[in-house]
Amino acid sequence: MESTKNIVVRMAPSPTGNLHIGTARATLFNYLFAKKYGGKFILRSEDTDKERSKKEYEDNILSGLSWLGLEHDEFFRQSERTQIYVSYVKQMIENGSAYVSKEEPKEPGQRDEVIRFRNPNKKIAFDDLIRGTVEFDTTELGDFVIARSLEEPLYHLAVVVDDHEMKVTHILRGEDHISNTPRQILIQEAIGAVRPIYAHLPLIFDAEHKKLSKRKHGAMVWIDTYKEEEYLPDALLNFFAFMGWNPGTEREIFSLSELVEAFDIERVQKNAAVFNIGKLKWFQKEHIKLLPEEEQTALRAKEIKEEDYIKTAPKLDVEKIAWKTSTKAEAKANLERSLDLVADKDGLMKFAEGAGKGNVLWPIRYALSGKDKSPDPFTLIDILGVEESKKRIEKAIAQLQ
RNA sequence: GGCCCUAUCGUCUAACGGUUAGGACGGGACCUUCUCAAGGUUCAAAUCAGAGUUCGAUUCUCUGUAGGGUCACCA
Repeated sequence: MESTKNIVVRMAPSPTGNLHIGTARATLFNYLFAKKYGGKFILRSEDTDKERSKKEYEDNILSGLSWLGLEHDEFFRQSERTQIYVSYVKQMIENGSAYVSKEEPKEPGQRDEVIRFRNPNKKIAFDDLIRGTVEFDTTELGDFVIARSLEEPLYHLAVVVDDHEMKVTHILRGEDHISNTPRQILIQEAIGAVRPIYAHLPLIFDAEHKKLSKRKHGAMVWIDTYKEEEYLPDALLNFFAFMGWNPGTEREIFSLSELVEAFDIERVQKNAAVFNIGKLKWFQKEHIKLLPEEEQTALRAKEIKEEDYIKTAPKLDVEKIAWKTSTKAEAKANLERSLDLVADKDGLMKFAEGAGKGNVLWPIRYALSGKDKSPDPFTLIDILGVEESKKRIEKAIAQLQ
């Protein structure tokens, strides 16, 4: 990066839904960019749509971002800035770059008078940090509406005014905004704003290569889902970063601060990335390994506790109690011998090593879980407790009579 | 459909004119192991197509093709 001073970026979510993974990822890139180059990261709630914006959504977005560790330096709410937009619109009408237009309402709620931008119908070219030069002919945009009334600014106007007022230097946003850029540049020129530097981030696709949407994908698009499933914020962030960016080395596991250190906007990808839950799970696994051992086992235990066979004693199939190389009688004898060793892991292990691990461990494990596949008996005893474990083993012994 | 963006293994990606096209996830095999998982070793797997430019193209140019985004008094 050429200049590393006075960088200001912003993330501008609209509180019309809970925190979406696309929003979270775009926020991450803004955060990384700001922190990497010593800039400022602004969060701005774009709640000009009074019908659809809700406080609960704004709260959800704020708390989700905070949970992820993506703290902002400043916060603004567009609904509290109406007078600023009014003054700009007035000025635009006065200097002729906008005008009040009589309309034929086509839908209920539409105004019969709106404020339109007077399109100079010119060609616009801008340099995108990720995509290079992008050119548009704005003629096809027509005289688009910038406000429903003086006090009801619309998206394009509000964004441009705010970015200008807040001295935003770089706009990193989703590629789906690329077609909004020419309109916004037109407005910038009309109000005499400095053009920020754009960087349009690649989108996240689903397995069918379509943009992730709330409608189609349900729970998987909400950050809350991952929070509830106990994903680590750093795992999620690491995963998001690697959809569209890489450090250029073969290292893949990064904490947020390490990401900041390694980040380079020039290494951001042009093409969209497919959301791959398997890869997320791997990042999660790797980030868990970074945790202290107690936390790891606690996490593992919590997961195992969710299993049905932990909650209620399982029904056992007598035929499955004995290990394949031993008889029922041997299994019974080994279980009886193990009963006293439940509280003594080392002793139990020693006994198992002597009598044949499979012959001892399998019956215990099966008695405890009732499953062909489960965590090892020692872990199970830890979770179940000595009392419950003994009960289950006794039950298995009884069945072997 | 108009406009715009994109194009390396199934997926995430490395390569910034010269490599046996590398890594990771996932998959296969094997080892380890009381089962599962984990771990270890290992195998398969890609430059969209066609023209140029060049001694040499994954890389640069053009065309085609494919995919995607966007076309509100939403953001």
